[in-house]
Amino acid sequence: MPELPEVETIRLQLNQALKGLKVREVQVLSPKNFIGNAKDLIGQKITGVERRAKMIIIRLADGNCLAIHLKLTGQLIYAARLRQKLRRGEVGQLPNKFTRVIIEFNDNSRLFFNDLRKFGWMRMACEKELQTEKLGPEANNEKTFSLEYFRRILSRSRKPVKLVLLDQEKIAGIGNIYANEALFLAGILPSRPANSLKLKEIAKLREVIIGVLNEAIKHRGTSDRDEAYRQINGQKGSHQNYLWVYGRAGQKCRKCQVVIKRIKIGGRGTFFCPKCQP
DNA sequence: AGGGGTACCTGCGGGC
DNA sequence: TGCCCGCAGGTACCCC
Repeated sequence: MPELPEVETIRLQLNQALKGLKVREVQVLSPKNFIGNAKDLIGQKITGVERRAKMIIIRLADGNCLAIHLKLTGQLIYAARLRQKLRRGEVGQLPNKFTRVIIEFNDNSRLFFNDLRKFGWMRMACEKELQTEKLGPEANNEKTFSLEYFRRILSRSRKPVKLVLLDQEKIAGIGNIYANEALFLAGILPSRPANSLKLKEIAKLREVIIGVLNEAIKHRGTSDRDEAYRQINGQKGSHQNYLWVYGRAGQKCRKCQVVIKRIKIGGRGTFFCPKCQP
């Protein structure tokens, strides 16, 4: 699922839901998806929920944190009054066969970490460990993701521009959906060598990256496939209704009616309009 | 250093 | 129906 807009949506909602709660119990159903000692969570108070790149950071009162990466198919579903919700059909069955960790709070509410493919993880971490992550500026931050910075990193690479957008050490938060969408909105072919972009194209690309990420946050993320991203109440986001090219191979371009093509770049599905992205 | 390929997992849909 | 293949929103690791 989750790229910056999806993770940010989850962060906002978790921050609202969890702040001030105390952890009463933790059930680790799949040990490979929990790194560190889950018992260290018990009794801890949640002071806030932050995000760094595609990671969610749950801050704890003792100064440590629970870091979470959802990778491709991770979900965080939060439920208070679970029995009522199940009876009314407001949420799907919980826990389900993909539930890997359950965190119970002092008010009887629960956080379910579901992950079909088991790539995601929860990890006990301290501040020092978080700072060692090699991550570029946040892709939606107009100040730190500056035009000057963007121009510099693009000029230093001959790789396809799409691969630079996906490189978290250079820019943090963009994934396959929004890399494809931003390149369409900027009218740039994904395979263009990064250092071949003109200053005007670089400025446009930066603008549409920030724009599309903010739009997707407003739409509470993209929920294209069944087993992937959900908001913390289990509902889908709606940005899948606004996609221009991602997942639309063989369909007509919404701007010019030419058929959207799919190729592979860096082993990943890459979608573009041959006419709008010459 | 940089680029390509593979691995981690599970499920689904399409073609034969 | 069954089997095999390719595909999936991410990243780490290996090798040249």
